[in-house]
Amino acid sequence: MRVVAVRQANLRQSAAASAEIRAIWREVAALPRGSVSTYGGIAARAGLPRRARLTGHALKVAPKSLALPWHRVVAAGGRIAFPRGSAAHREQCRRLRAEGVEVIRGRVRLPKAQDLDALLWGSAR
DNA sequence: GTTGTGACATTAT
DNA sequence: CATAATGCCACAA
Repeated sequence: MRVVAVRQANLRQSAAASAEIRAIWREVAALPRGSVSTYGGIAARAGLPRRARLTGHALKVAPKSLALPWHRVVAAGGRIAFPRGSAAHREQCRRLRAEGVEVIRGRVRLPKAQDLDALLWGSAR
């Protein structure tokens, strides 16, 4: 029985896991230009509630060839997930601003209406 | 198989 | 604003 459990875990690691990862990639790729969403929000929309961390992981392992708009994904409250001053942090700010998103002290303005709307209903206005 | 870490979130101090 | 406690879970050591 332990053996079975372990085997299941191993299986999940290789094949199945990427299905969830792919679901997340899909959601991220669907983010409209100039909008932002959160890790938890993306996970939820991908059908993976409470798996914000997985979103982070998915982005980390995402192949560059996908050219995902990772910069449109921020932490809860609009915070940039990277430490202030880090290269990644600056890069994300830069990209966001280039899309017209206001970034203030490592925090993006999540227009309330748009915020909750986007999180609960997707960007579909 | 256990442990520590992490592009997280939420709630409570 | 900062910390801590929980929850969640993939991954590497």
